[in-house]
Amino acid sequence: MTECTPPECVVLGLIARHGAMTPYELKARVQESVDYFWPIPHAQLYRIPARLAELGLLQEETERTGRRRRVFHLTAAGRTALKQWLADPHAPEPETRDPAQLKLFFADLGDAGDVVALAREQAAQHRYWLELYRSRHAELNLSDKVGLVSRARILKLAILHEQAYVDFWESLSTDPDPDPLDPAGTN
Amino acid sequence: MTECTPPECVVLGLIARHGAMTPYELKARVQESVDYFWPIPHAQLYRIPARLAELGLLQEETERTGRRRRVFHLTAAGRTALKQWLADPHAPEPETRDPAQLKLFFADLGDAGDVVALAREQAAQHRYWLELYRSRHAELNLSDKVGLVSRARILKLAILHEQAYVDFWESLSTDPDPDPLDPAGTN
DNA sequence: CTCCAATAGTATCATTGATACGGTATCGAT
DNA sequence: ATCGATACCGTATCAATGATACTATTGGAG
Repeated sequence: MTECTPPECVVLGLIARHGAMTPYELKARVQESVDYFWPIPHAQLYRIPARLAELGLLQEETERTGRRRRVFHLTAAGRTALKQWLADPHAPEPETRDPAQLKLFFADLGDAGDVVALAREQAAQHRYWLELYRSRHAELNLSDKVGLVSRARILKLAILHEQAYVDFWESLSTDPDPDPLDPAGTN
Repeated sequence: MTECTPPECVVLGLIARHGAMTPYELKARVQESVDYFWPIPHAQLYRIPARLAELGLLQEETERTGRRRRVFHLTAAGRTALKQWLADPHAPEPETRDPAQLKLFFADLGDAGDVVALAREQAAQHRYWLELYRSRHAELNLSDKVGLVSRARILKLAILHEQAYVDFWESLSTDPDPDPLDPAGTN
């Protein structure tokens, strides 16, 4: 039995945490939780549960009332698959894809002012996200018992990351040409 | 004329920087440069230049000697497309996909020791990458004139990021249960 | 001259991402 | 009661992608 892919685990995990759900509800749960560090397009949230049901990790049941939506339950096999995934401390490396970094990397092929404009824009963007994550963190409170600790931890990392971005782009926008070999700020 | 996608721009950019290339050479260039912040599977490096040639941004020429490989040249249109991309300070937001963060997020559904094991493993991994990027930065020297500054800048950001990861996972592995609402380290 | 490793490229196929489209419930206003 | 607006809910489609397996060429080493 081959391991689940990350998005599959998201589905399993959310259903394990919040109980049986329709794909539509999944969509909402994803948006309010993992979306910003693991986006999943909504069409996938219909395909993935179907596949997991084939594998016996979820069980599909059709509502009898009104709209007859498809509700997916976690099975015993699903729970053990999830636990197994969680118990394995190994994880593939993170992949970051940042178009701005690409532009920076090729900046020498463009015009002189491009870097500063890019840096300013990026600094502003990342300041915005930094504030967003900070305020989300501040809004956490003990009443959302489910996943409070998880949320807090993940936000902390997001904040550290955004801080790094802000530092980087701000310093680039104020001083675009330091000695490239100077290791300042790299230790 | 619709804008190029990021991987297309990578191809344009590398050819602009290093001159005409075969897909195979592209593969090597990608590996030594953008690979760690914008991986491109090698099969793509055969498909993308072909598409760019259709669009008139590259021009294909077949070697006359030996293996008759397909060499791709930058056209004038290609250069302006590249410049145009670089001149636009706007860039889509970065996407980070980190399976370890996912495991952390769902950690409450697993066993108690899982988090620490995960954190230790991740801390080790990221310490490794941090050192890798630091040493690559240290190895930069003025003789590789092409793209020196770009390389240095990108490495600086990578180092900041890895530093953030290391801080995060190390603190989690030594103190897995701080007050989740305590904003320490988040300002 | 032949065999190996490195080089170079192609083929295949399920999975994605993006987006457009099609139905259904709900509720207030007429 | 019914009309229409608005949210709710799901499917369909299609090209692009990722992963991997496979084929072919070449240049030495022995």
